[in-house]
This record gives sequence, C-alpha cells and structure tokens, in this order.
Amino acid sequence: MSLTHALLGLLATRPQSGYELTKAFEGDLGRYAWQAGHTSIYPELAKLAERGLVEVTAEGARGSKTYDVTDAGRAELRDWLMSPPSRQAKVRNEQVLRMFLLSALDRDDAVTLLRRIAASTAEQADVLRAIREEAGDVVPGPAGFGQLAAEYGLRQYETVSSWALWAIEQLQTPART
Amino acid sequence: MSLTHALLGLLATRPQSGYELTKAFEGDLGRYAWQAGHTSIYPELAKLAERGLVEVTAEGARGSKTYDVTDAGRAELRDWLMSPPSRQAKVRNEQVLRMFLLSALDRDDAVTLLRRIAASTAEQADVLRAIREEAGDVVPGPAGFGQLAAEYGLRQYETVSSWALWAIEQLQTPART
DNA sequence: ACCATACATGTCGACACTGACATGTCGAGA
DNA sequence: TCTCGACATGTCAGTGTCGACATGTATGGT
Repeated sequence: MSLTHALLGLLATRPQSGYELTKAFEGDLGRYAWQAGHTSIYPELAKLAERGLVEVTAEGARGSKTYDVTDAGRAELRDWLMSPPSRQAKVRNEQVLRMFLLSALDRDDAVTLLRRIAASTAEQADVLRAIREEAGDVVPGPAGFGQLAAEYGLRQYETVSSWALWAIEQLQTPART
Repeated sequence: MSLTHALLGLLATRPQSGYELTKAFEGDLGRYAWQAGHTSIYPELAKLAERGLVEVTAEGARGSKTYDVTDAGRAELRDWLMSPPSRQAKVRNEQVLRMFLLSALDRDDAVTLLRRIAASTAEQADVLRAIREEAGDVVPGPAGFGQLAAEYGLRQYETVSSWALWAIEQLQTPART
C-alpha cells in the first residue's frame, strides 16, 4: 500500500502527529499524488508502529501523539523509493479519465468541456506561479526540496491547459484528408 | 464510482464484450487514467445491465456477450462528463507520490532517482512520438478523437522528463543565499 | 491427435478506503 | 463564564478493488 510509504516519507521529513499528517494530505500532496483521510491515517499509523517502522516519540496536549520514523522505517522507505523505477505504478485520475472518454461526446460538448478545463488549469497555474514569486523571496529555505513538487504541479497545469487548447483546435479544424 | 462511467464511455464508442473492455484497460487508459481488471469489469457490467444503462445486444463464440450502452446510459455518461468540472477529483498516482517524497532521500539518491525518471519518461515519449508519426499516415481516421488521448500522454511524458532534468539541476546547484 | 495459447466469463475471500458517527480538549473572544 | 471553533483521535459499516481460483472454447502449430 502506498499510504504506508506516504506516511513514512512525511515522517522522515519531520516527526509529526496524525492530525498534522492529515492536513498534509489536504494540500498539494492530496491534490496531485495521493489522498487519504484521517480515518485511514490513524489506523495505518498504529499498524506501522506495530511493525516497528515508526514510533511515538512524544505525547502532547489534547491526546496528540507525535510519531517519528525508525531506522527500519527509513530503510523500508528508501527501498520503496529507489526500487524498480516503474513496473506498473498504480494510477487513478478521474480528470484524465474524462479526457479519455471525450470521444463519447459530440463535438460541441467536447469543446465546451475542453474550454472549461483549459480555463481552470490555466487559473491553477497562475495561482501556483503567484505563490512561487512570493515564496521565492520570503523563504530562502533550508533546501530547494519541496519547491520541486510545487514546480511539478505548475508544469502539469500548464501542460494540461495547453493540451486542451490544442485539442479544441483539432476538433474545430476537421482537416480530413 | 468512476469505473461505471469508464465502461459507459468505452461502450459508447463501440459496443464490445467484457473481454475487449478488459484489454482496453491494459492500454493507455489503464496507464494514465484508470485501471481495472476483469474481476471488477464483469460484475460491474452485470450491475449496469441491471440498472438498464447497458444491454447485451449479441452473444458470440465462446460465450462472449457484446454489450451496448442504452439511451439511459448515454444520458448518465453525458451528465457525468459535463457535470461540475472538478470539485475534488479523485487522484492517485504512485509515481507522483515518489516525487513528493523525494525530500526523504539524501541528495545523491534523489538525483539517481530523478535521472532514472527523466530517462524512462523521455523514452516513453519517444515511443509515443514514433507511433504518432506512423499512424499519422496510415490511419486518416474517421475522427481526430482518440489521438487526443495519445497526445495527452506524450505531453505528460515530455513534461515530467523536462521537470526531472530541471530538478536535478536544482539539487546540484544549491544556490543558497 | 495433441498441446499450447488466446479467447471469454465468472466467483470469492482478503484487504483498502470512505463517510458517518463518537468523543474529548484547549484557547480565544463575547 | 460560556460558547464556539480548531485541535486531536478513534471506530465501524458499507463499498470498492485485487489476486487466486475455476471453468470452458476455438485456433493454429507440430
């Protein structure tokens, strides 16, 4: 299960509580990579603790427990990250599925849908660009890490947006032989 | 459930059997958009038939059944495709998750991993480009549809590949303030 | 005639995931 | 003081999904 490794990875960055991990999944991580709610996270943390991959290193206010990854957990994570590059990675993307099923619509509907996609992805890209400009100055940051994921998201949006525009053009210019 | 709509969409393109649908999920559809095995597909087709969204229009050799989408099914599909553009679409991508967890690795490991990603995505892009060149002449095709998905895949690979190269550069040029 | 392979459909148990429900704490402001 | 919202953790039932198992047919090669 990928959730296992997502949690190990997040904890490897910084020890944190289940609550904080839940928040992390509500951000970019959940939007582009993998989603999970607290109802999956808490039981999974318990399982990881049982397997010795993480451990509770502190208990704070309101019954919060701070988890940290153990050496075994770090090893497991590295294994997973560095192992067979792709084999067949699990992919599920409802938005992309819509793109694949475009051909089930008539041309006008397809163009309408593509226009909406082009607009919304372009907007998202703008948002990310704005964040990048702002953050660029404010946070010199301990490492360039983390920015990488943001840049990834930005480029994704730009790509989808320009593809949608291209697709609209294709549909409107039959260009049959 | 998205599988429902994936099946409706595929059948809307062309009536086909569960077996053929299974094959469709093994191609680009499963690679970029949504995966499903025959063990999910057959029961789902039965459910769809029960709900009157699809129907068996022919039975062929080896007990094969050809399904076709009904008017109700077509309506349901259009509804889904054209409805609220994004709300929060379900996304799961193991590969992207790895990118997000890159920061859990030390710099050398991260660069190694990124190099592998850059290489394999560039290679995949080449494959798709080659297919496009070939098919471009051979199949003028009844519609430009379907090519759209292929182009989408191509652009995705190109984007990821160039992002990976950019990321490597970022990691190797600390450029701290 | 035999065999391997692709075609073709199906069930079932184990596991993953989601949404609804449940419980309780701490801090800030009215 | 009281209340509200954010903090914080958890269970559980229903549903979705996957791998293993099961079964049988048509075809092409040896």
